[in-house]
Amino acid sequence: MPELPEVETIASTLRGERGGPGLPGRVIQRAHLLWPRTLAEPAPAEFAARIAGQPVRQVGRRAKYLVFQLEPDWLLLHLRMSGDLRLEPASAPLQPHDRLCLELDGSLRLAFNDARKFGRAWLLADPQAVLCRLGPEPLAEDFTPAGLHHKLMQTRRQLKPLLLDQTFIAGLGNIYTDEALHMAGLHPLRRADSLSTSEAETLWHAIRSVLADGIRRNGASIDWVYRGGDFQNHFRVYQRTGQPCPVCGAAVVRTVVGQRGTHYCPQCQKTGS
DNA sequence: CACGAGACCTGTTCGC
DNA sequence: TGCGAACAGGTCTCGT
Repeated sequence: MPELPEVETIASTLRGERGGPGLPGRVIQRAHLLWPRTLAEPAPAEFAARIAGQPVRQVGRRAKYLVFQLEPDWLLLHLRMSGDLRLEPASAPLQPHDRLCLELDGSLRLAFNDARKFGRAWLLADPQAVLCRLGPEPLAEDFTPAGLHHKLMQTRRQLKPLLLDQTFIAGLGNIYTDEALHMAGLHPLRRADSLSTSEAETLWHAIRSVLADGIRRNGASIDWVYRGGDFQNHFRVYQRTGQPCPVCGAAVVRTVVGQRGTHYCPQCQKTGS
């Protein structure tokens, strides 16, 4: 579910920057693993023994991963399609799809809820063991128009699947990819190596703009998954099949590209050239 | 290398 | 009303 802006929103909430209590400085007392497969690494017994007593030093984000710097280990969480986190009083009732709970001092609980069970947790001495495969962070300074253009020139792949590939660029998901391509006026099936320098720069700008907008609106809330965001009310094309394109008024089209629903404006996003 | 299909999962919505 | 199909924010693996 969450893409970069939703994960960023959750990370800042857990840092205590949005009103509630924060995690940094608290000590993990105990772990409850309710669905074993949620834990990618290490084995459940070692996880429980190792994480108990470790303090949370900082909460960050890399692409769609939540990164918890403990002492001495690191905890990584990936929410995948339906994951969500709650920081709540330890006395609050557990919810139907809670998969992993961490009890913290101050009578708090961090609950990892995940209806579809795709989410994963890792406890690692070195987070790079998992994060090292990720491509550039799109909002970081080292992600540049020239760098993007250079990478685009090295592949003949279609833009939509390419932007979803986390080794090419890390953090975009189905929503923000469709939104960025629409803002850039690029067709989802355009070949990467066919973009001009200025088209690559336009795409670079669209990616950053759409992600920054998502963060500014606290992410997107759709259906029963994830709450609190407002960005779903500002979609240009995503889940707006048949509705007018905000730029030209043509009806938004939905197709399937790489087995993912794909929304675009047939007028603003032409295949050719 | 690039692509498609299938797997992993449950819940909601849509069409008949 | 009921029931099956389609669909959902992600990623991995396998076969071609």
